[in-house]
Amino acid sequence: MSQENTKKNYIIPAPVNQEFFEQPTLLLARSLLGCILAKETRDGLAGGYIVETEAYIGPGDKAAHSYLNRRTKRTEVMFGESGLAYTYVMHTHCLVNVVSGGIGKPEAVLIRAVEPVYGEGLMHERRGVDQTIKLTSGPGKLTKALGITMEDYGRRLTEPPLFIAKGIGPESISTGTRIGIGNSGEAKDYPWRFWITGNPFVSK
DNA sequence: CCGGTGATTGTCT
DNA sequence: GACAATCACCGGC
Repeated sequence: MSQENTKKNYIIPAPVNQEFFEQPTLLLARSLLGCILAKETRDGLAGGYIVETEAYIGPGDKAAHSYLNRRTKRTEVMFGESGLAYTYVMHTHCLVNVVSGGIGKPEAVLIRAVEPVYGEGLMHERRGVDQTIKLTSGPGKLTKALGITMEDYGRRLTEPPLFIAKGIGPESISTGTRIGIGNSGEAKDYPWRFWITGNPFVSK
C-alpha cells in the first residue's frame, strides 16, 4: 500500500517485496517493464515507469561484466542477493542494474529507459534539457535525471531512497538484441533486450 | 605503475 | 555517421 507523507507534497509508492526479485533473470527483465524506478533525495522524489531493460547472465554471457564468473571490486555486488543495485561508470555516465540470479549467480538487469512519472521538473533541472523526451530515454540519461550515482552501489531496491514499485502492466512487450555490445561474439545475438512496444521513451 | 577498454551521450559534419 | 569527453576498472609488467 502507498503511504502518504504529509511533510512532503508527494506520495511515495510502496516498494515491491524481496520475492519479486527472485524470479529467473529473463522473466525479471520482462516483469520490470511497467514498474516504477524511483529515487528520493533532499530535492524530492524522481521516478518513472521502466520501459526498456536488458538481461546480463554471467558466467556464460560474454557481454556481461561477470563473464566466466569474473569477480572483482566492480562485479562483487552481482554475486550478492537479488534486488541489490549494481551501479557502475560508463565513460562519463553512471548506469544502473538490478541484481538477480540469487547469491553466487552473477546476473543482472540493466535499466535502459524510463518514462517520467514523479519529479519531472526536478529531472529537467538535473538534465538541463527542455524536451521531455530527452530526459530519461537512455541508461545514462535516466540515472542523471533520477539522481542515481555510485553512492547507490549495493543498495537494496526494496526500500527508499532507491527503490522499485509496482506500476502499470504493459499492453505488449517487444524483444531484440542488446545495444552496444558488438565485441562479444555470439552473445551479441541473444534476444535479451526487452521494451514496452511503441513507448516513445525507449532508447534509439 | 601504465595503457587499453567501454552495457553512453552530445556535438559537429 | 564520426568522434571526443573522461574515468573507473582491470590486466600486465
